[in-house]
Amino acid sequence: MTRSVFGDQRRSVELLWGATERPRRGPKPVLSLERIVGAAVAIADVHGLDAVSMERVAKEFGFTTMSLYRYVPGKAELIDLMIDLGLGEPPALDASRAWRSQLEDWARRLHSIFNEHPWALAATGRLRVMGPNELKWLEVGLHALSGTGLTASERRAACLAVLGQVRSMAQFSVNTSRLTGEQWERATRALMKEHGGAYPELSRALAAKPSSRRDPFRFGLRCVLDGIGLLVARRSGDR
Amino acid sequence: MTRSVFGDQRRSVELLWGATERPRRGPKPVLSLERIVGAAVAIADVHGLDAVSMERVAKEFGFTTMSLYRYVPGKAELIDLMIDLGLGEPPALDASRAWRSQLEDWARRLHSIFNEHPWALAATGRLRVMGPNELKWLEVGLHALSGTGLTASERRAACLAVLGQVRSMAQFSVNTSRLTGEQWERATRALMKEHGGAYPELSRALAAKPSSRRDPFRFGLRCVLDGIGLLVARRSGDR
DNA sequence: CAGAACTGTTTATGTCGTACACTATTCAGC
DNA sequence: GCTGAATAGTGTACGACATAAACAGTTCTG
Repeated sequence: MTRSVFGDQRRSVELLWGATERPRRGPKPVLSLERIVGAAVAIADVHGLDAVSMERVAKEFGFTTMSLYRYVPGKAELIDLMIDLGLGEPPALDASRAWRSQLEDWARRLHSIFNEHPWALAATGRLRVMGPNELKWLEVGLHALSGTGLTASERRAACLAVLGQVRSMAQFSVNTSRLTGEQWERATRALMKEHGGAYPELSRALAAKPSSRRDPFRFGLRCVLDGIGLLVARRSGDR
Repeated sequence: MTRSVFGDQRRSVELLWGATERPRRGPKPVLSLERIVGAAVAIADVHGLDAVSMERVAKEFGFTTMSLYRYVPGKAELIDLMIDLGLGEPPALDASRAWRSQLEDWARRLHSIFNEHPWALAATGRLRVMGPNELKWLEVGLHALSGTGLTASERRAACLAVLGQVRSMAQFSVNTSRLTGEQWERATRALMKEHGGAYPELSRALAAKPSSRRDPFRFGLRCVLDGIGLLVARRSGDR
């Protein structure tokens, strides 16, 4: 029976957060959790998340499929670990700068991580146990807002809003940058040519090329930051 | 061999956009594309996208798995159709109101659709052929911005920014509202209790309950709209 | 040194998507 | 009406995949 996509929460917590003490008896393990997760990430980076099968990862080491189950309880947990490894340790933001440039920096870096690991977007779309790196990213983002007069609840919402924008724009950028993006664009253009009459606004919007591919990202991010800025300004005016 | 997750683009286009002329010979089909897609949507709504297997959908009608392949070329195309059916026809926005309340309305309705069909978030995360309804949603959203002085390119970026925020907040709201959300919260709280010291900002943010579950949505949306508002104001000042 | 604990392998099971061949049905054209 | 082509639904088969269970070889503890 295939286990739930959510995996076993406890196992994930143990693997992500627990101290994995080495057993004393038995043969020394040849593989390691780190190597396995690393190989899985490498496969996903190049061939997509669907290409990550237990068999494929195991073969990367010349091992059998089942050998992986000595290190990982199941595939769901492997993916949880991939996410945390893929995110990596967040950078320390320059605390001397204003909250806005800090958050901009944070967003930009996160955006490029989602571009390096396109599978991470889909993988993080589930409810799951978050790992140390993932939480550290949130911590750093929240910290950038600590100087503002926003309440803790507002800071959280603001951080989530920025994160959402980053995710959404990364999705867009991943889709359009992939090889398949060309075919897609061709198909969409053909569609517009045939049915464009019913979608006048959309036709105009698609016809207008953005000045650069990064434009939608900058635009969306700027909107969110502007919006947060308004609230910050109001809060400091309140005093 | 399993076909690519992207499916056959041409077939999707045909099914979503083409005129499906009835063949003249052969037995009359008992099922129909609409009934099949409808059943698939119903299953996904209740049991999630993973529960939608060809077998399960077919059994809904007491038919065999393979019978579906007389109507749909494959599962990927079925999901493309599910998306367009799930989205449904977009509402006409009240053109007498300002762009902002129109977009707010648009976002709210889209948000509730993603809540009714939680699977749609994951399903729309791929590059795919968009259907008539999906394009109509974009058309309506863009139309709300047509009165502003924004360029076509800006309107597109603005619409995408709002859409991104809606998707992101829907993801959040779907995750926290599901039954599993409780377990998750418990696990996260336990995690914070143990490792919270390393995440001071995060601890504060999680401790602060938002006044309502809808708050993060309203907040993020307001930020984006405020940001767009600034640009709109600047554009009208330019004249 | 005996056996407990552990690693990696072998084998097997169930689910899933879908290719292919077969049967039964319906209509177009003679 | 009769015949054959086009079509709907079925039965069977295959390969990919996750994973359970039993097994064999290895290493350390008592």
